[in-house]
Amino acid sequence: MAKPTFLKLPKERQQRFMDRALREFTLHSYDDASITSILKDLGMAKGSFYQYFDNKRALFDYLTKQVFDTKYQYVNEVKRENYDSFWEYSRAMYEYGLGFDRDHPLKSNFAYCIAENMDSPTVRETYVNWQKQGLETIKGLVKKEIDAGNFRDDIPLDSAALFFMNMGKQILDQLRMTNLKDFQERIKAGRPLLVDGNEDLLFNLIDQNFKLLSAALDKKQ
Amino acid sequence: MAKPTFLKLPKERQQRFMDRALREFTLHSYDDASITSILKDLGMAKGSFYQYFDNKRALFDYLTKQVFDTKYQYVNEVKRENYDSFWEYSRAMYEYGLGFDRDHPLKSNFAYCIAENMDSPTVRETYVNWQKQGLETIKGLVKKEIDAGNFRDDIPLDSAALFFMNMGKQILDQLRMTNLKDFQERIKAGRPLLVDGNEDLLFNLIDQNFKLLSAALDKKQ
DNA sequence: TAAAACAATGACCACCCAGTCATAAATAGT
DNA sequence: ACTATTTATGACTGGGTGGTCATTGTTTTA
Repeated sequence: MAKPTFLKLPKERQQRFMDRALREFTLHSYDDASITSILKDLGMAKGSFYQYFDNKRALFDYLTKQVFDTKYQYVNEVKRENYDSFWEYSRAMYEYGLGFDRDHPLKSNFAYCIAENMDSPTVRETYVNWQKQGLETIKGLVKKEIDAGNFRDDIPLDSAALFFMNMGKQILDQLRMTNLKDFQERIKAGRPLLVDGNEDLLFNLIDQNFKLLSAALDKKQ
Repeated sequence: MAKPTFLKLPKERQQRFMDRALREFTLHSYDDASITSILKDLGMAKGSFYQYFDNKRALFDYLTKQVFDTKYQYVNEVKRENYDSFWEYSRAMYEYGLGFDRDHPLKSNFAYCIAENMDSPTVRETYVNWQKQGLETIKGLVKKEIDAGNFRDDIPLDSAALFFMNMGKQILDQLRMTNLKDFQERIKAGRPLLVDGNEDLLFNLIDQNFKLLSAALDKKQ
């Protein structure tokens, strides 16, 4: 999706461009994001961009892939076998997600914005595909719990997986609704959304949500 | 939000404009929606629009309010006291929601699109406010069930209400993922999203989701 | 029928955009 | 040192945008 010219660039120049581009698509919808504005800010020529990417869409897709790949690296470090219950395992995944947010705030903000209402019909399909892929992964996890006898075996798998997946968004919603302004300021400033020394609040919410979902999914003793 | 000039217009002319405008904001993000394009299609002069509305944003806000008000009328017909359980009551609300979709497909599509990822940061706050209002309503409903002894009294109210509210979106997700193309075509054609003679599938999904949520919320006997 | 109120018009402004391309600069290869 | 390849440039195209305003048509009122 990125042309070789871009990939051969000095890492620092790549990074500089990526960071600014991530911010553009974080602060604006796809349609309203402006290549011109990115280039103006960086003092780059219009032509340079089109040596790096075929077009606006190629850039967006490249950014999206980079972001999800990076996030995946974090979450993928968490192994089910190291945890007694599904819920402890999930909690650990959230902790690692926090690590992603801490280490890559720009990517984290980007992911949040395209996941949470901010993308446009033009790129909708791209996001839906990432979502589908994520859902399949989660369905696999839930299925394993059922097979292991930890979850009820009469739950509708799709619905259960979706409830779990959406819980992530939902927790962000809850944080946002209690503290909207702060949230938007963080995005504007390019600071981590979640890591701010008050992670207790977040994990309280996580536990509350887990409590509900585990009541729905766990096999009764 | 609409100027008197617009409100005094013959109903038919109003309707014609509203319909085309709804479609514009349904098919494009706020930023990419084009007033010019609406006017060109309707053969209206640029100046006329600005006799009707102060600006683009005023139009969007007016449309949004019209849509939610209309939907509210439908859902509001359903009274809790006419149903034995919360879940039967909720099911009826979905049925009336279907009526809204049938009678006002353009408004229904608009509501779907701004609720489901399609709006832009520019109008984010508007939508968040509608969401907040909806959540408060649902919190009230859940609270009543707790007080009446139908729901567990140890559930986290906010999380429970959000799970319930998001379930609506989630069901649409499930329909979309199983049948993406069809869904988009319906929006393009301005046809109802849900009412198509196959409502069985929808109500199966509703029941599946209810099954999970009721396991989480209902007081154990 | 004359006047006053209201409604419709479209040329025009200033601005922004994605994308092109011929040229110039820089680097690598010999 | 000279060439060949790669990278950077920015004026330019063709198109779009939201919004303005002086003017013309059309109703209502008296």
